[in-house]
This record gives sequence, C-alpha cells and structure tokens, in this order.
Amino acid sequence: MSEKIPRTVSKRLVSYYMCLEKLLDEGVEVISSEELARRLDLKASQIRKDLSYFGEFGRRGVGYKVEFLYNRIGEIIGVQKEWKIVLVGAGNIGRAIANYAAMREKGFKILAAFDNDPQKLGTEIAPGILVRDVRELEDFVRENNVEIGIVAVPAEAAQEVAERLEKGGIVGILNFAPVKLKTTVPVENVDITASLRVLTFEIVRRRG
Amino acid sequence: MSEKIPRTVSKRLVSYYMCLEKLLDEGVEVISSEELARRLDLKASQIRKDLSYFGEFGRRGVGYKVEFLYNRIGEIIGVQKEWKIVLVGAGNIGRAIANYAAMREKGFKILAAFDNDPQKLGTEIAPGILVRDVRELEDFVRENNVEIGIVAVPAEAAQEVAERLEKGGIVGILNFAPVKLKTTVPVENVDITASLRVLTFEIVRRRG
DNA sequence: TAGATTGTTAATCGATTAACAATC
DNA sequence: TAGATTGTTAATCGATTAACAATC
Repeated sequence: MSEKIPRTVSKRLVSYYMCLEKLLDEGVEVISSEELARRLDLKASQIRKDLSYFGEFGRRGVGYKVEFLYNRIGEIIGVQKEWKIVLVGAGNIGRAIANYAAMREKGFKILAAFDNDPQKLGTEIAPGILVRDVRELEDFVRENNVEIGIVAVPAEAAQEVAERLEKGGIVGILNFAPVKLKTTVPVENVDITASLRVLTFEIVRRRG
Repeated sequence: MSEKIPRTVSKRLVSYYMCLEKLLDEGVEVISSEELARRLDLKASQIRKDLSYFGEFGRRGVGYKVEFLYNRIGEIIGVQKEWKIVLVGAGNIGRAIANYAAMREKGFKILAAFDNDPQKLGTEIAPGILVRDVRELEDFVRENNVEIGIVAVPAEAAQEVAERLEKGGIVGILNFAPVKLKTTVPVENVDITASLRVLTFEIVRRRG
C-alpha cells in the first residue's frame, strides 16, 4: 500500500463503492474479488491490486465483508459527510439536476441555484431550492462554506462563473458546459454532446 | 497509419473535432500541433501520433489547415450524417435532453420520447417531440430506422429498455441510468452521481 | 536557402494481468 | 488439515513522449 496511486483507480474505486452499495441492498454479506470482478466486468487481480494501494481489507480464503469494505472505501473516497453545493444556471439542465432526488439521498445538498434571468429570480427551481441573482454567487459561497459548484450555464459564460466560484472559495467543480475550464481546483466534466460523438464514433468503427 | 487504434484516442479525436470547430468559428485558418496541444492541454507529439493512425493531414513546416482537418476528423468519427434518436424516459433528465438545442444543431435528431406514465402520453416533452407509450418502442425503432437510444429511466427499468431497443435494431445507446447495461451494441454512460463521487474523491485526495 | 513543423520511430512510462506464496 | 482466496511481485501489455529525419 501507499505507493503513488494510478489516476485510473479513482473511477474504479467509485464503481466498487456503488456496486457494494447494491450488494448491501441485496443482503450479500461476503464477496470475493472474483465475484466482484464478474459483476463489474473487470479482472479480479485488478480489484485486489487497486485495494492494496489503500490497505488490506479482505481475509484470505474467505473474501471481503461487504459492509466493512463499503465503509472503508466510503472513507477513502470521502463519502461520510454532506457536501454543500450551489448550482449555477437555472435552465433545462439546471432544473433536471436540482430535481434529481438521488443526489440528495447520497449526501449532495444543493443549497441554492443562481441565474441572471430576472424572470427566474425568487422562483423555486426545485422544492426548497431558490433561484438567486448570480451577482450574489461569490458572497453566498463564502458565507455558507459551499464546497462544490455545478456549472450548468452556456459555454460562453462558464469560465467567468468558474472564476467567481473559485474566488468564493469553492474546492471542486462539476461542469456541464462544453468548454475546458481553467481553474486551480479539480473539475469533472459531463458533456452530453461529446459522449454522443464518442458513441457514434464507436458505431461507425464497428461497422468497419 | 492503419495499425490498431488505442481505445484512448476516441475521446481525444472528439476533443480535437470540437476544438477545431471553435477555431473555425474564430476564423483561424491554419494551426500547428503545438498550438492545438496548448489549447487542449496535451503534448503536440500525442496529437500528431493520434492523427497518424488515420492518415497524413498536415503540411511539414506549415501545420494543419483548420477546415480541412475539421472535415477529415468529422468523416472519421462519423459526423456527416443526421443520427436518428429516441429518448426513453420523460422525467427531468429526459426533458432536459429533449430541450437541449445544441444536440439538434449538431446532427442529433430526437424523433420521439417514450414513457409509461399515462399522464404524459400524447404531451410534448419539447417542441415537436411527442411522448409515446413505451410499449410502442420496439416497433417505432424498427419502422423509423432509429439508430441511437437514450436511456433516461430509473435504474431498475434500464436493462429491460436496453433489451427492447436492441430488439428494435438500435446500434448504440447513451445511458443515464446508474447501471452497467449488458448489450451487444456500444454504450456510453453518463452518471452524474458517479462524476460527483470522482470529484469529491479528488478533493479529499488533494487535501492530503 | 533557412526555419519550421510534420510524420514516425524508438525509448519511456504507466497500467494491467498472471502467478504464487501467504494465510485464513 | 485441505481448499479457497487474499495481497503482492514480476511479467506483460499498451499508451505516451522525445527525438529526429523528411520535407514544405
């Protein structure tokens, strides 16, 4: 354990966590790396290697206790606490995110939404989530110790929004705008059009 | 050119295409691999290597003609035609996708939406996109030669929907449900909760 | 021509996997 | 104990990068 961790393990660790959540739900108490690999379509040795970066969580000859491993991985990836979030952009995507119940259940709490459309200000984009003036963004983030900003504004506005989030003290950004944000904090991108293009490329490739 | 193409180039090729689109918009006519790399935060040699799998598109001592390269990559990744799409699931995410104007502009045409909620049937989820009964899904896909299915239903229903799409003759799936679909056709996944978890993992990692 | 930049090779780097000793 | 499965090493595989000859 405790070498340099490959960048690729982050995504897999998250997928282990989600799979263990499901197993917990199914009432499975112990699982082997082999069986977990089968479910995730990976190699068992890869799972064991990935876990070994962080410690020893299993029992030889037996496997992994689902609940124990779930909790350990949860600690590693930072699941324990509630994350405070602001949503910037109250358009279609913003509304979809705000109404996405699963997020709240999993510890992601959207404190407020922001937009620059006067028509939308003061309305509720989702139950309990008020739309505020984007000019208040920086102050709100600072005053409420918001940790994550979700950027759901048009591409042209995204970089500026990111900068204001950073100035407010945000520590991570989930970006839905199709631009590469220049920031010092980590950014995860969700780009639907790009995903569709990767998909269609794969389709034409298979056609030969 | 024409060796086996690394799986990682797909995503990059798409990002080259999107960047060239922007350059075209800015009126840039010629670009070097060095400058393109700077914009995409990659190494110039990687871009040249990636392109070399598909042919020779540049001019030594000069660079790449933006429009020419844009068109060539467009051909490679399958941009030329209009892709016919159905959307399954008329909830919040479905509605956001249906109303996402950029998709239509980029050649992704949603022919219809499907849901099992009687309340929604016959309504328009977006201008010109009717909500139909999910029981008609397979026939509709077959009759209209639909190529891509977007799955925006709850996790429990996703696998069944995927199977019906496949039976109808779909050739690719964009999946928003947090499950690993078992299919024979290519699938691209968009999982917002998973993206948030990868982001928060990165945040706690940087905190040390 | 001289300077610039490609296309491609070969070296490096990093990630995956097989194999197996340790051990429950 | 015998059988099973982990944790870890070492081998393999694949992807990135530096370097440079080709050439515009």
